[in-house]
Amino acid sequence: MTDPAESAGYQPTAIEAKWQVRWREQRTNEPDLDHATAPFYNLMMFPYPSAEGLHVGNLFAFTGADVFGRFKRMQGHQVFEPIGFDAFGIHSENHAIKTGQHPAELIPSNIRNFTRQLTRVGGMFSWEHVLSTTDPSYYKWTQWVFLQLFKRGLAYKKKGAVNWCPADKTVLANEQVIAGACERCGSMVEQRVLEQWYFRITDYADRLLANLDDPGKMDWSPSTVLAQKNWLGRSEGAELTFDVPSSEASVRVYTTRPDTIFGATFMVLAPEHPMVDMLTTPEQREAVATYRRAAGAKDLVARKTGDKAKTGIATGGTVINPATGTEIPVWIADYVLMDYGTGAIMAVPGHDERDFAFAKAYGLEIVRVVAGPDEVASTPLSEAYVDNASGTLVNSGRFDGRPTGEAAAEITAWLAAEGHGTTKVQYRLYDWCISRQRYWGPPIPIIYCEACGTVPVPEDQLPVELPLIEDFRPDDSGVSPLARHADWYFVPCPACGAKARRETDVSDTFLDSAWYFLRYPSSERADVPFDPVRTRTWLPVTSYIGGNEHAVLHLLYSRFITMVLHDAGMLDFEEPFRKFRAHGLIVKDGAKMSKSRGNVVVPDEYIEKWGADTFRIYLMFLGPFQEGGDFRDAGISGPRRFLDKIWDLVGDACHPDVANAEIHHDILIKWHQTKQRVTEGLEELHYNTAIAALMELLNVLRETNCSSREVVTSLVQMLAPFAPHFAEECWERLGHTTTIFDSTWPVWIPELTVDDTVTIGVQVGGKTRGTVTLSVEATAEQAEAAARAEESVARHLDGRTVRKVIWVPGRLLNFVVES
RNA sequence: GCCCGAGUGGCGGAAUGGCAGACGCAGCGGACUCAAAAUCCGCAGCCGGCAACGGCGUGUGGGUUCGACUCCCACCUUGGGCACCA
Repeated sequence: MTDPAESAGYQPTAIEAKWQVRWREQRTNEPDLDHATAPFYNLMMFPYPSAEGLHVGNLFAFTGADVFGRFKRMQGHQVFEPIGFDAFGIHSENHAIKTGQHPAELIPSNIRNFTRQLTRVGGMFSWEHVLSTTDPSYYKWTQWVFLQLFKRGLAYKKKGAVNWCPADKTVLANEQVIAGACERCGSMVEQRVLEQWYFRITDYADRLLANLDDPGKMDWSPSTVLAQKNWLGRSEGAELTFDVPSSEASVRVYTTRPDTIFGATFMVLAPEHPMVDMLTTPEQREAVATYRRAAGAKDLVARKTGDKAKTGIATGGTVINPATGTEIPVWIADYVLMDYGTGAIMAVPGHDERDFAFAKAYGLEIVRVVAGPDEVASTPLSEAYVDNASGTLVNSGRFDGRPTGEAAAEITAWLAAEGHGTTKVQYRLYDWCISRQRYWGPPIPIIYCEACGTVPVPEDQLPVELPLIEDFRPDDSGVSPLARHADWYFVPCPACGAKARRETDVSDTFLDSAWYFLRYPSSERADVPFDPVRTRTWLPVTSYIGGNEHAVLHLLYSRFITMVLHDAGMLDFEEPFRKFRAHGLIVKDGAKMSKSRGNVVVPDEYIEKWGADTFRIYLMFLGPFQEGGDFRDAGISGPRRFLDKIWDLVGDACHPDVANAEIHHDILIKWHQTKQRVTEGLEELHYNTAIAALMELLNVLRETNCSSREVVTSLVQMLAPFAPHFAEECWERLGHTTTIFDSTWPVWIPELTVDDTVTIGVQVGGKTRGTVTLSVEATAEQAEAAARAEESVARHLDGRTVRKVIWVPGRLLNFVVES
């Protein structure tokens, strides 16, 4: 160490600042989007720019994705790694209301802070393509997306019961209601009836489901696939028809258990069901009306929460069970939901828990039609027998004795032949309500005209700009604050020119984020939402890494919007994300970080103290990336010591006399093993073990006083994805003048990953009693001889009969002895 | 209630049928130092033993296997998701 600058040791602050400037000046992170031969679109979920700044959880996610992008670049891809800000929505608006600031002022200042932080951690971001969803040049195209759906009949307005948050004073999607409370503020949600815009995502349910199992289109984390499948909620059953006596009318029900129809002893309709009036007898009219009013007042969530006492009332009417031909009473009850199936059920109290509870409460007939393994037709039912896999039918006419599974198909076929039913596939998925009666979002581009009706804003008049108003607070009216601004609200009808009014709802934030990945590569273009050529080059997204909290919202909506644009002929793919990997969650003291818990860790001070590179390694070394971990700052000195030691080693490698010494055979083997382990670990996002492998190599080099320039150079390269500034500096010290990220990823020679001798364990009766070192080519006989010669082994074999010898080459030798 | 995931030293974790505890943190002993920090060398699962060595050991109980952290069954704990979906 003769250079005084080197003897000062590793100085992260200066080095990181130096490289951040150089990357920007030399446009190191800006791939040529028009001339890519091996494009790699490395996407991560863009953040919502909160006032608090990025927390450790964000940084964990971004660093993990960035490591992958840098790795892929060194493997020879042109990597496009864009970043942006998901800045519309209730979150920002509520914060603005609370602090008395206008979101239009708050958001730019938050974005500046986020930009500073994201730069500081050394993300390989293409800042020339940064976007914010609140920018009119972006939401112009969000509105355009709405119009594409509108044109195709996939956007419609419907009056209906919706989730209303009394604190946020807005409608929430079902997905935003968690256990009856508002996802944002925790207030209990109420039911309100409003006109809302919906997207027909249910039309796409079968495709959204089918593609999940198509490996040609999607390679996703299994947990995310499963979450989407559960959310789509496909079930197969039958739609059966029950005639109304002395009438042409009939009621349709959906059931997954047509095999139990002989036990359908009554029917239940949702209180809102359109046939309730027709089936209600005069004597019951008043009681039914009272019940319906009460159900209407109840909030949606209370109605949809299980384990509540069942309430209901008889309509006085009857329908005919098509299997038994008998008249059964019709009830209404709020445990039956209008928006699933047909809004009516055949109640089989013997074999459905809810129907059983209802029948017990109101004294209705319970009939057993399925007998379990040790049961007969007359075995009393103390609770519903719901198992549909191991019973046979009883009290079911000519189907008696049939197993339930087969009977379901047989009965459906029989009823179908009689004109009383069909098989039916049903989804749990709802249409997507995109209306928000709020201010901070893109106005829905629709105009209402007395003469022309609902008129879409012509595309050449987009964007419908969100006016800068001061009184953006929502009120109780259920109408957006925008309606209070006459000069914005009233416009000439685009079709006839008459005085018309604007739609005042803004769209859901999830619409902003459902297409942003299409915008990035063409974000500088004002004339198109996405350039067709660049889209063909860069999309679908090569790798998407993000949190599983978006498994069913953002990721499903993005897939839906992409499919719609594909069907419109604008995209040649229907799945936007070829590969998706869910990362884990960073928790603090065993709990998710949140402001209310007061356990949010702000990364800035750690980066200040230890440097961004040390912090990145620390986060990636914490545990498996896809599982997350508990944030404890106790261990952060380890990664820093690791870098300090490599810094010194690079110094040694710069001296020609030691650097070019021959590489000892053991080190050669370790080196190639490390290259393999690190490469394969990075590919699978096993960052913690990849770092451990680098540490092992470092330890070996230090123990053997080896500072081979070749080995040290590759060590620095393999470290580069984790510690980009540090690696650049070392790369420069090693005499290179271009960025390390344009260097070629080290390769290993498979033959050199195996040593010619190997140490194997020797067991006697399954217990390890010693080890022997052998040639890799040693035969079982040679191994056995060597093992028997080992004193510690011989001692345990003494006086015992060896029944068998298990030989696992390269691993172990086991003497099986008489017990 | 249903569906996923996870339980391994003082701590984070490694090993997915073959020498359990790699790597790191914290700890202990030593060197350097007036001293401390930093750094370097060494020790380190638990129990017994001066030691050689022996026994035990991956949430609990069973099972499969020559061999189980790993596979199977049951249970416990815990994290997450979905929940009157017919």
